[in-house]
Amino acid sequence: MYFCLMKYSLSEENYLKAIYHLEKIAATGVATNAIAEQMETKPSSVTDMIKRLSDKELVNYVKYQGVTLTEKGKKTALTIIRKHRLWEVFLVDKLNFHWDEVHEIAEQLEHIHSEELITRLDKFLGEPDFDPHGDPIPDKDGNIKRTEKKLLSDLDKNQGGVCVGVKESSPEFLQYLDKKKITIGTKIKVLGKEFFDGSMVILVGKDQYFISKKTAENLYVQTN
Amino acid sequence: MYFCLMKYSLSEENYLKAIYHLEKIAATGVATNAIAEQMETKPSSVTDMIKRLSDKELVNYVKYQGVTLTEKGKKTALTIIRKHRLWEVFLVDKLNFHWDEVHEIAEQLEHIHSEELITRLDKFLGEPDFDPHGDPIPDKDGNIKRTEKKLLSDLDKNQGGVCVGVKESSPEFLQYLDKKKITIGTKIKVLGKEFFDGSMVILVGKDQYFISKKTAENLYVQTN
DNA sequence: ATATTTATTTAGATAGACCTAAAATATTGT
DNA sequence: ACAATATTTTAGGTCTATCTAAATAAATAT
Repeated sequence: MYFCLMKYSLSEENYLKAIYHLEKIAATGVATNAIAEQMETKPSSVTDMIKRLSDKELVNYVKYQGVTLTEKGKKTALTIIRKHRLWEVFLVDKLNFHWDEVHEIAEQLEHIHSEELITRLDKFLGEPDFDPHGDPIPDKDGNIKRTEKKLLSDLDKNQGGVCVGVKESSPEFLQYLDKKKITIGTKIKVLGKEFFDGSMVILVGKDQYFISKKTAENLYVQTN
Repeated sequence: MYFCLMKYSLSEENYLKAIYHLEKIAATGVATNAIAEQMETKPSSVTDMIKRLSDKELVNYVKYQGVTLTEKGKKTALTIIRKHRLWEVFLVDKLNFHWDEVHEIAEQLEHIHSEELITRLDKFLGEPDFDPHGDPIPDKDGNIKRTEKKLLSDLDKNQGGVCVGVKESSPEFLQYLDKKKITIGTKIKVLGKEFFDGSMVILVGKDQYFISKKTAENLYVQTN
């Protein structure tokens, strides 16, 4: 398949992105309802759009059986994700935005159509492999660099690692991490782990913190 | 009037921009047909949109009498123009685009909604006063720094000046200027001027060029 | 001054992207 | 197995932003 430089609408691009993300966690085809929830629309609107995406061969669709992205759809989704993450790097590295402020703006910037722009932006930023939340940036062909990482919640007592990403990247969670001086690159050691509720006591620098299971399940660490 | 952070649609913003530019050269209200031509749409579509803009108090509209921007409309147009020109500076200064390549991309980037983004971008770029074509960048309140500049065609024989802008900025014209090594900041001296057709012989560096009236009428120079 | 031309507006359609309400299909619980 | 529940789709409507064709108003030319 050669590169397709067709442009899609803002809405179509957002659906492709949503389906891409949902497909990663759904074993079977992505459910209409799931897309509706993610997109904050009604299931009937989703059905409408899915038909249009199916006509454009971006998704495989069989009534009542959910959707999956075609190769073309996946590639398109990945270029949008690439753009989103590169712009996030720009916003943080160059404009000094904080990591909890960039999502919304990148959400708009990701829809700017210009391959040359992204090529140059990528170079300008030093061809980064990860965005400010530790998420991998697909290359121009949609390849993602896979890394060994696990959830902090999977570490045992006395194990340590380096924070390499966050699973959830809501401003609230990111600001919570800031208060604990945790960011990408921060060394974390598990001092204690409670089996009852999954909570932990961790060491960050010289400080000890109590964190909930939920927090531990949203922090990616790399153990060496 | 306090700052209005209402967001307008892409289409609305483009109409405002078009009307702003047309208003500068039209003595009376801007004609429906003129807008239609500028926007590459049909006059009936323009009438439709004008009504919507009028409802939102962005333009003054009286049937059959053309439109003018209200203060609110002018302010909105100026923030879009500000964004456009700042992004052009970014594309040229930071991403090394050439001045004839940036218009289309800036045309998209100008619609990104985030005041903070523009504030930071402005700072990042060193708070420039002019875009890569020499057009002034309005400040955040819409004030434009007026400069003394005249058309090259208004200079007389033996007068000289510094190129400070282009009136037309089509890729074709810009590329033509490149071939003559003329860009913003280039010193130009009029060696000869033909009254018959307005053509000129000019000195650029050590080279002499013959240029047409049309070219001379699209180059702004500052004489000191 | 009036007929012709040009500009502008209205009326009625269409397409995209959404909605609500109702119908059809799947899933589930007993 | 089948009734109850949940999911998905269809049908029909709205709003924005366009269009074409027809009607109306303004400008112009003789």
